Amino acid sequence: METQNAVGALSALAHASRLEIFRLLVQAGPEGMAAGDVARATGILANTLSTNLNILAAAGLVASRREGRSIIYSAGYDAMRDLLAFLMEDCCASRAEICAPLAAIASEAGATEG
Amino acid sequence: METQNAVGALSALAHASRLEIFRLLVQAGPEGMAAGDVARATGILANTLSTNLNILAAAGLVASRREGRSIIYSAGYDAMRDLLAFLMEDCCASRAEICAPLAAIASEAGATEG
DNA sequence: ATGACGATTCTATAATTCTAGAAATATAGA
DNA sequence: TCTATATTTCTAGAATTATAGAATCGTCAT
Repeated sequence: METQNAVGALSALAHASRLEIFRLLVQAGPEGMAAGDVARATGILANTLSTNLNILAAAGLVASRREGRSIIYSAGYDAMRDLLAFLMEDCCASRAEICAPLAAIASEAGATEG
Repeated sequence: METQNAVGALSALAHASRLEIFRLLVQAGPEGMAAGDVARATGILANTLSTNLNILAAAGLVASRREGRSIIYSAGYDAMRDLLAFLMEDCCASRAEICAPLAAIASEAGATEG
């Protein structure tokens, strides 16, 4: 991942509403969630939500598909994994002080299957 | 880590110069680097650099100490580890699709000792 | 076609962030 | 004390981002 992409992804997540949206979509899983449901779950106005979903989409952090009148958003796992890998490897130089304690979370995830 | 702190840390890193500064300080290790050396290494103006170092410091991502005329900055490992842990556990709900592939980086870091 | 619904785009205003010049502060040495 | 060096703080203008009202677009059912 290039620095520019990393900055884009970090900027997209550096916003309370957008972080909340992303977290909600991760919890919703690969099937995702309609924009309206996200709006109801978070209390964000429809137009503001749309703007923020677009910002997340531009960073690859969410994907969308239309289903009838609804537009379904889902979390972009690849982009998030790439961002985390960039932060750990490129940015933190895989320093043990930072990265070693994360092994527990990562391996538990593999074992528990999310 | 609370959401507000995470947003603060993400905002601090969501800037090309600040990301570069942080990376440089990680590479410099716990002993850190004088502000002037960071300025020379990056080509950032002294006053702009000072502003950005303050922003990183407010997020806990760098620490500083005075040594004579110089002020030495070093990377805040704890804050970065907390941010990464927050992103993996709270934000990504430890989903295997995202977190499992990171185990390699994390465990390699532990073995290689940075 | 018409109306309802879900969502986006347009638009304008408010607020924040970025940048850099100028001035100020802190330390060290002559 | 005077000067040079290292860094920060003050300040203001430029640029970007955030928010929300209004209008628009796409889909579905009648």
